[in-house]
Amino acid sequence: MKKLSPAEENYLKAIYHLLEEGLEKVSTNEIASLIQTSAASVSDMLKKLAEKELIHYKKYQGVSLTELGDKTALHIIRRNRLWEVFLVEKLKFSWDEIDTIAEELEHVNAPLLVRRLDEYLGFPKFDPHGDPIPDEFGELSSKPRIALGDVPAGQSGKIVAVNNSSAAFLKYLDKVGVYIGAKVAVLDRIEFDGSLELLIDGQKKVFVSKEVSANIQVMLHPS
Amino acid sequence: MKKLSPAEENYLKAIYHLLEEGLEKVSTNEIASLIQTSAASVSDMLKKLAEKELIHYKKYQGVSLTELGDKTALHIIRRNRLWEVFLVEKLKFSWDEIDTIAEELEHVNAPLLVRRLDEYLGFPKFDPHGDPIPDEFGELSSKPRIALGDVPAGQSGKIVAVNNSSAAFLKYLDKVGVYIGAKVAVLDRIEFDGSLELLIDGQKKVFVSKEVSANIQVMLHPS
DNA sequence: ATTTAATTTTAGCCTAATCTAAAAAAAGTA
DNA sequence: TACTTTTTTTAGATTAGGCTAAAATTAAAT
Repeated sequence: MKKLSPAEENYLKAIYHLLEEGLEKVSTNEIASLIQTSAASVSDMLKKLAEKELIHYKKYQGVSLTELGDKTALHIIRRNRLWEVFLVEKLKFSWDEIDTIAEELEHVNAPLLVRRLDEYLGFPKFDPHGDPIPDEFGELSSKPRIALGDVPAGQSGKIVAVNNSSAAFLKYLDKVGVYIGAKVAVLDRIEFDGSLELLIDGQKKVFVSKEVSANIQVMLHPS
Repeated sequence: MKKLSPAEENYLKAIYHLLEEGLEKVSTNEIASLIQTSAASVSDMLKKLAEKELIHYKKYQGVSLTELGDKTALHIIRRNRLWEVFLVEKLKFSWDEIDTIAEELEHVNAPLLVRRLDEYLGFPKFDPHGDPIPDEFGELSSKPRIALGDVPAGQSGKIVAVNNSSAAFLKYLDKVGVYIGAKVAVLDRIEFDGSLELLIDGQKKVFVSKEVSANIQVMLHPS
């Protein structure tokens, strides 16, 4: 398999992330809006990716990843997340500064580099956002998770990931004291607007909107 | 100043390295042969670099770097050499494996990343080949050096750099026991072919050809 | 000083990745 | 069902970087 261009890698990654949302197929427009480009450009690229057998593609019918495409996307994501760990653990970046840098580093495709980096970081299983890091073979160590918005009042858990990693969202979380690894208890659910009253680390009480709570992933504590 | 493409950065770096050899101006063909491309491509690119005021260029007259071009080249070289230090010091690569990887990493242009990396590595002044690392402002801490081939018999010094970093050359040096930092004494110069008899670290005697000795830089010990 | 050789530039073409505008297909609606 | 709207694809350009072949310029050598 010939080495992919950064552009091709970005498309694959985008398709992978959209498929993660649960759907069977991804549309041209969804991809275009995720990577901020025109639908025409996406159409062109889909033809090339299909040519290389990275995606299943029939005109007008949306796309999904082939085995090869899936494996390839996971390798790209692996590189991205390992660099994110490096940036936070070693270079002391905060988790709202790393995304754009990691997006550049992820395209440096040198298998030995990735293996050595993984080893140097102590084979981390999750990145600073709490997302799992695929191993060399593209395997994810998945643990049961639930959106904070779906946690019943009275339950508590640990924050393990955020779905939305826009700088604005991450800054907001930082402000209200929510971070990966924090213990969180759902004190109350406000029926009126679906917002939640939370207790962070057993100390700080905050309110978060329904929208925010839907974008935070937790592992429930055995209750 | 708009961000440069990897291709533009490679041209600048090539021009910088060729100018290092002492000449006033660099020719199109020299650049073409260094970066393994056609003279026509070089001509095209020179026009673009001149447009951006990175080089002084008059048709058929060769090129040199402007102030801006020089500063820019030094930033690229800084990134390259910092990553080389990272690869050797932290990821335990050997110095004959790092060139191609560092050439990819050097194009990731994020000023904060470079500063943090520099700090993390302890503000190294030389890379694993012994070449100096420019600081944030493009300043080189230069020390007096001399080619091993120009060291008189009887003198000794420390190996601080190699000019030629082809894998073959580096492998050869490894084999004969020559490495950056090694103490080297010139025992004898063979008039017949200009080869040298060396004593490495006061223990190992080896012969090296004139060609090899011309490509090894040493700092003389005060004699 | 001319002619020959080497170097450098231009001209014209190619591929990758993007765009806008227009055409084609699918989906939604009266 | 037929019409309208949305989505997707195609057509035709553009830009960056590269190529080969031919023309222009400089350098070398009778």
